[in-house]
Amino acid sequence: MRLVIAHCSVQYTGRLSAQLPPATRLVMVKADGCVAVHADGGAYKPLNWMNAPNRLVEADGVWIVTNPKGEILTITMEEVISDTAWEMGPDPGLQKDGVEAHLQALLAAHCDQHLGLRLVRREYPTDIGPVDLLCKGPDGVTIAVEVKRRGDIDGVEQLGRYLEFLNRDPLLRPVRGMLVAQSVRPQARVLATDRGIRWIEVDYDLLRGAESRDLRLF
Amino acid sequence: MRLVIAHCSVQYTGRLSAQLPPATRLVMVKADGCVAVHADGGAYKPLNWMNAPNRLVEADGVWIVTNPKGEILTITMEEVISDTAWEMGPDPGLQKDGVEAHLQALLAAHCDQHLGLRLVRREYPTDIGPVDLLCKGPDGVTIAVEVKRRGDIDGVEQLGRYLEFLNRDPLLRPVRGMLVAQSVRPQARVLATDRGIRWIEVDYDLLRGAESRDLRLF
DNA sequence: GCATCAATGTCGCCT
DNA sequence: AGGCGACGTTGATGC
Repeated sequence: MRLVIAHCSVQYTGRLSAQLPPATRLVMVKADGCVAVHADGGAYKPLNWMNAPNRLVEADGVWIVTNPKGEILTITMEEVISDTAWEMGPDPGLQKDGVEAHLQALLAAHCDQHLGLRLVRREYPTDIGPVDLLCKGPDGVTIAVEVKRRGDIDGVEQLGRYLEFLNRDPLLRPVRGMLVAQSVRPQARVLATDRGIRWIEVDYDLLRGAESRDLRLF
Repeated sequence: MRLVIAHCSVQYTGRLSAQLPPATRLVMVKADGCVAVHADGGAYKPLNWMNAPNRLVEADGVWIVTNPKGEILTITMEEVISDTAWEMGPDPGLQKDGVEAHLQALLAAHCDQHLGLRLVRREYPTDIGPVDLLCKGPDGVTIAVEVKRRGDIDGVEQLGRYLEFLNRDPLLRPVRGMLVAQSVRPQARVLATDRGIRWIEVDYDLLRGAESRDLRLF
């Protein structure tokens, strides 16, 4: 990884045009060739960047980075304050825990408890993709459950499409929908209600709590 | 801006849990206090981070970064290879040109010229969000225009939802749809046509050209 | 401060 | 390689 501290100006032309007036910044070049220009503030997003794969040409204090898509990043180095490079080797990578898949797993395991439903199948396949949970309600009616961390309009549409296909199956019909999320946005509530889809908010920590309590019983 | 090259391991607990095994990485601390841990590859996104506002406590080779939301980032420094700091001052910031807002503004200003429509209102509100442009066609029919940089299936769906709601208003009905974008993807074309939604591609440079020509007249 | 929406989104999975 | 969906999305804007 190469780190350059420099007074520089930057120009990007590609999917849009953007430019940076001269100022002191950090230019980071990673081993895969990607280039990022960071200011001394503003979260982790760089001001300008060019991802790999690309080609960096350096001449007369001007860096020109181009990629196969025809995007161009030009960095004009007015004064280089520091220029260092470090060998890091490959990174073992990030381990994550607590994403949507976990939410779905917890809900599947405690469907009756949290949703008042009986689980028929997880990832029930349809022609346009798998439904997160297929359940039966107390009245025996089939219910397709879509699990999201955040319930958004997209999720309602997605569930709507599943329902459309599921309801073509005479063995399942009628199928109703339920959107389950840690929070359901107001607009998604409106659309869901409009489409006859129920929505519920669940608390991930509560689910996890219930899970560990259950585990302790064994 | 402080740059630390170190062999370190990282743990994050907050909206999810994530951990990084020991390896050599860059730890970046910006003037606003935000912390980012970068590997030597993988675009511009850091492996782990903690945005401002936060509090960084450094003791015995362990950095503990906490924020008001209760998230915790722990960096265990096994070996510090380099630790430097640079004064950069404030950044003048990025100037962008060619984002959706510009496109919408240009189209709104020259609706008749580029779309053959008369503008009724920008950002016309519905229960599920605002329509970019509400216009009237030469025949007096109301037309909802959705503006995108790229016309994708999502945009067609979005416009479809607006139309569904707009067409419930007896004062507006019938409302037709038009998708305007710099480029409309093949799948979006098919879906739009299927839904009776017109689509048009516009050239941003041409729009801007027309704009500056108009300006020169005054 | 919350809700909403765009983004040079990025990233990972799957076909 | 392209489509699709999640993301600790981030960032900006309007209310």
